[in-house]
Amino acid sequence: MKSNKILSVREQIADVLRSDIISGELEPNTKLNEQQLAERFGTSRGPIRDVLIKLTKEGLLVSKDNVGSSVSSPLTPELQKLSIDIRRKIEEYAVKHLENNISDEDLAQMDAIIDKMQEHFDKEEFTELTKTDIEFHKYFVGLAGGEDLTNLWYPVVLRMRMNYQRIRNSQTLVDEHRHIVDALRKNDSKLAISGIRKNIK
Amino acid sequence: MKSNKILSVREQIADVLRSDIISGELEPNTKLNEQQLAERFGTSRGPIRDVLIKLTKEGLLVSKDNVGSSVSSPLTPELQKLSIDIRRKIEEYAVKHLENNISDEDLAQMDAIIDKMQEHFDKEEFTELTKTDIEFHKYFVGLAGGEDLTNLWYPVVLRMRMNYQRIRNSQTLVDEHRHIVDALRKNDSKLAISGIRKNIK
DNA sequence: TAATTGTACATTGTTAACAATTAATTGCAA
DNA sequence: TTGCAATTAATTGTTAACAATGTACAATTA
Repeated sequence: MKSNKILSVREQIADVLRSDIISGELEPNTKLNEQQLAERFGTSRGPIRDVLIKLTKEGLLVSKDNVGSSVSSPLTPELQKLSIDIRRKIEEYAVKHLENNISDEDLAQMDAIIDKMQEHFDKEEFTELTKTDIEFHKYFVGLAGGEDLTNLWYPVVLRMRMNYQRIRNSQTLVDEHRHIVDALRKNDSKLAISGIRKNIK
Repeated sequence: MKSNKILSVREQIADVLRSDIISGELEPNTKLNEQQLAERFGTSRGPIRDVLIKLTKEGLLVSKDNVGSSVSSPLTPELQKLSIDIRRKIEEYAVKHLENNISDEDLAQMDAIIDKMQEHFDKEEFTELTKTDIEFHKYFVGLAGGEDLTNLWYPVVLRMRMNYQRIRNSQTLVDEHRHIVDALRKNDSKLAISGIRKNIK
């Protein structure tokens, strides 16, 4: 059963802005004007401010008191490397945790997400592909560790993703995800971990 | 020179609430009422909402749309363990990064922070001790990796700290920090890392 | 009685006006 | 022209009223 989750106005606005930033449409250091955003989304400044605070805490924006928010710069290569390590640690934890502890329904969900990835890849919708990629990982991270683990994980991956303006333009990306789900399906966490390692870089 | 940084109203409110949560004064699942908080801090609900969003992103609160925010529950032992790993990874990165790259002034700052810890310990002000402990680590993490690294690190340590209602009631805690600074002063990052490992658990 | 609907209340979400702060511009003097 | 000060404009911060939503409890029905 497809769960069409209802999203609050604020979460929808956040999604759009995250998308704009990760896709590179909003370049680093771009200043975000609250009034303009309010007009763009047809709300007042209140909800916009809420979203800006959220995205700042997620690392996508930098805020200065009485000055405003602007798009973060890419991480230094060193911090990027550290982020990859942390992300791997979290996702390897998740995969281990799911061994012998995952339902057919969840596996089907993940298959569906990968199908969506394939579709975006075929249509060369690379921003959507990136978002669906994140959606996939978010799914099994949440499955393994709930909201707590997701909260640890999310800022790390979002910030990393800013450095991938150019998505790896390859069918391999989709296939890697199939391998991970296959490993989970076989309850082979070692294989799944090796899949995660290959995928996260 | 002691830098008495000016804090915005919102950041001061956030500090107080973080303190209340980490000290256990606000117990897990306690519901926070925006109106009541506004009256307590003598502001309107606007700035309060900003703070609640921040603390939610830091993992100290859980928020539900149209319902409100409440204090998070402690991490499961498994997630606590993972958090310790991540925190160590980050701080070890920081210490390595500071080798041969730290000023006398910074070392003096850290000495001063540890003196403050000692003072709080002597006076049995354990909540303040915890905060100063965090301040110490935040200082050299920020030194090594700036705002970006601090943003990665902060939610991890805050969430961990919720599990330490009872602070380790020992002079050892203070001494461990002296050892870390000594190692940094000697530019011996291996020794510093071993100090970090001992201290973070 | 148990479940369900309806109503009143409390709380969060949103808005628009106003205050405070920062950034930009202008005018003046050297 | 350049440097600086004062003024103006633009932007963020705060507030209080109002709207929308969720919660608790009473009334109703099976």
